[in-house]
Amino acid sequence: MTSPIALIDCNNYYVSCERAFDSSLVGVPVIVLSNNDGCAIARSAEAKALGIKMGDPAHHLRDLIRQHGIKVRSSNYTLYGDMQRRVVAACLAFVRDFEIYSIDEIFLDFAGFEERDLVAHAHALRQRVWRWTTIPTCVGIAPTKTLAKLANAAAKRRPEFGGVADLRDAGVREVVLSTFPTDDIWGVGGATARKLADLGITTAAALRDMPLKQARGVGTVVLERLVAELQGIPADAVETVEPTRKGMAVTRSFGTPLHDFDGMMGALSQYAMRAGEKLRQHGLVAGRFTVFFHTNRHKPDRPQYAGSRSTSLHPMTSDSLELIAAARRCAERAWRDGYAYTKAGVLLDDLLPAEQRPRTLFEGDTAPRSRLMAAIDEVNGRFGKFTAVTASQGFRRQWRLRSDMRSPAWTTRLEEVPTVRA
DNA sequence: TCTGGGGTCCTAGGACCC
DNA sequence: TCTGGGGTCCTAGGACCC
Repeated sequence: MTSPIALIDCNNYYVSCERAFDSSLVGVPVIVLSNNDGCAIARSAEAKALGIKMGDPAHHLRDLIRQHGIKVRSSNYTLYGDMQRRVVAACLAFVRDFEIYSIDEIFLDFAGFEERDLVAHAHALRQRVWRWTTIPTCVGIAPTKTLAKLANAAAKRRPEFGGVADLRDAGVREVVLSTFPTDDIWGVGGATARKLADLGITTAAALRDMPLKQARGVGTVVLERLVAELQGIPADAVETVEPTRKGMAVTRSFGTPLHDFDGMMGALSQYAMRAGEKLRQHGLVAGRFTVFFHTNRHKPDRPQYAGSRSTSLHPMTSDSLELIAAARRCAERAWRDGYAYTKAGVLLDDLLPAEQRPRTLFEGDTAPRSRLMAAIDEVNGRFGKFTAVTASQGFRRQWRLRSDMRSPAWTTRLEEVPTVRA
């Protein structure tokens, strides 16, 4: 008998975070926009009821927003990250171990709690999270992660579950799986769903009953494991130690298109600066660095170009000035004049903990530069992102993001902590 | 007309996730 | 005019080796 796994998932997470500090958003349609205020990435129940879909471009929604008085917020990831810490803290007393799967989902290892009424246990957990954060959640319980995801989706969709669905019972499982569409299953995307549909497989129950060998033929080992998980055979454990990262990226769309190399270098320098900061935060160094930029792919009638170049970093480094130099080398080789660029980014690969990095013969004394980087991080952390900048980042920054409707840093900047008036 | 048989390592690209 | 950002995993195929 395998030990039960639960998935707790925050409902409409970004919207719920915004509502936690702004009661005017409660009970009305609310959407949160992606970076650059580009498209809707979170919707309240009321906004979903108005037909707003995940990823709908904001500029297509203008009429709807006006007509229904939909409240709009730019995304505020600092707030969402900080709220997640509070959700995790609320879970601790209820689990043996856990895995943070995404910004709004946590897998819970319920081993050792089997003797309890796990549904009641899950309700108590939801209650605790609600009291500590005012974030509403749903919980799915099952023998495998895939089934726990599915249970969670069922808990969200079917009011009769009251927020907690337990799929350990074969009867309940059959009812849920036989009506659950394949393309809503965790790990089945559009391409796989189409292949399965061609075989007449359109429900989770039918996919579960597919022979493992056939599943491998259709969708490699990934689909084979997924079918096993649907059968209740765990192929994916709750991972309680955070795996070391393999790569990192800093990419952005521009507020307005860029045409000149200096402007592009300004953006790329900023991204490289930020990439170095992320490496240093995680205590890592990178061995490979890539730059890319491209024109607007949503406008195929306009001249298109996508450029990308990589370079090795030796010695491996987290030094932002080294990364900026690498960005310039790559950008010069990839650059073409005469295009309207709308997005660019830098990618870091071959990451290694800084203490494990290979030493090179001619490395010299890196301590002064480390101190400089630490000082820059300190200044920017304390006084705001663009306090200490390199000259190449520029001062005009016409490429900067739009973020016109961002909520304050309620929980992470002292000046913006909300005040309560009696 | 015939044109080895394995290995390994790396990269690009597809598919998927939130 | 305006369409996000940041990840993971897997496979095929090329380069290279003996």
